[in-house]
Amino acid sequence: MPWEKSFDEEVTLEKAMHVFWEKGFDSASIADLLDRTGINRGSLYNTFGGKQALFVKALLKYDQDKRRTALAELEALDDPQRAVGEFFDNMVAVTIEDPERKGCFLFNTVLECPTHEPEVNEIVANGLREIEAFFRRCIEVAQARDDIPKSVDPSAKAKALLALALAIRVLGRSPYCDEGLQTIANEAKALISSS
Amino acid sequence: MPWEKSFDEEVTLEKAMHVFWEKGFDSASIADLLDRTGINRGSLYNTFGGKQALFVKALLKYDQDKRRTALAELEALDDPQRAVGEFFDNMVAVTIEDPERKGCFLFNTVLECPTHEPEVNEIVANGLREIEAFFRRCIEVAQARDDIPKSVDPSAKAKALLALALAIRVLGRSPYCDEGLQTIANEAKALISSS
DNA sequence: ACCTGTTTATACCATTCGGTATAGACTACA
DNA sequence: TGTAGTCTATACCGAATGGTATAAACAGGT
Repeated sequence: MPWEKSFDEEVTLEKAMHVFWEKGFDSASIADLLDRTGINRGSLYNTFGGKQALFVKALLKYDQDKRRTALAELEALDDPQRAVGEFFDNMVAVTIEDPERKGCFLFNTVLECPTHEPEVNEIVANGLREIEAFFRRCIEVAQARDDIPKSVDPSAKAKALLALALAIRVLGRSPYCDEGLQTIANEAKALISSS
Repeated sequence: MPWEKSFDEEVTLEKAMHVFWEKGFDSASIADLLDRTGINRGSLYNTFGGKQALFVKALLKYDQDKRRTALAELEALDDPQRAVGEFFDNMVAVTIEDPERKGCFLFNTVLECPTHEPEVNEIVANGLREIEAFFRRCIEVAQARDDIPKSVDPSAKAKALLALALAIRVLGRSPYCDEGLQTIANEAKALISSS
């Protein structure tokens, strides 16, 4: 190795991730990516391959660093009701606190699916599947502990929770009132407590 | 008037609407709009002003022709429970039947809000507000008729229904299974029937 | 000191972007 | 039959698009 890279690939990828996260694939230009990462044009193509490849890497990083990590932490609580509650409260807090109102990179990409490569669609589909599975497991465990009535359909309720989570993140990007987001989150929590 | 327009402005606007609906503002190019409307470059700028102005007109047309019309029809049923039920069933049907998977133009634009002019944000905010108000009125009327328990908070449940509706339309653009959409719709209906 | 291999910086590429200007085609009215 | 007024077609604009090529700067191995 005659020479070392002057930038950290992981740090750079994270910066690129934020660009795609904010703007989406089409609206993020190479110039944007170069500006925000600070790296050189050649370096970008050498290291990451190109815009499309960089997007995939960025989305995978988000999926790994944010979604997987967050779900794993909640699951480690070993308290399903609290896990779901914290999931939604955290989500609302993160949404409101972000001055850039980026929303969730994964959910944002859901809307772009029709124009994306199958590879991207696969990452999105897998992410949605795992979030839903997380909710389903929460419900099933709570049922086994008699915290939730057996009459509740875990699969159906899990889908509803996924839907509400997505909506909170999407509405968070728009001029929808912030208290409304918390109200929706509370409805989500109520979904698996009383009924 | 020395000469008549060779195209119907309303029909052309509808075609343009479909382009923005499919692709969103940024990804829809002037070339796309010219191709799909069939009109001339000059005609587009003369008649509609430009890309931005055309987008606003298209979104307003959608809001008028689709959202307002649909809500008015449902409200005319004078049967809140059925109105909400049909709202969600129709929504799932329309989503699944559309081969282009465009979703809902208004909901799609929610995600683009951060990059849009205040004028567009205002249209979006108003649309969301009115959909939520529709749900709220449905609940309140049903409560007045003792079809829904008074313990239900109309405002909160209306927000949850709005969220579920949005999620169905957004998920409909992705490789999320179609049966799942109907499941979410059923959960929405259940929200205001039992509890 | 001289290669070797990698990273830089920069110039360059064709294409497309949104938007404008101009010239010609056309109909209605005088 | 002008002629006025509005349409269409097309050429054109500078800027930005994603992507490539080239050449200099650099550190390690021998």
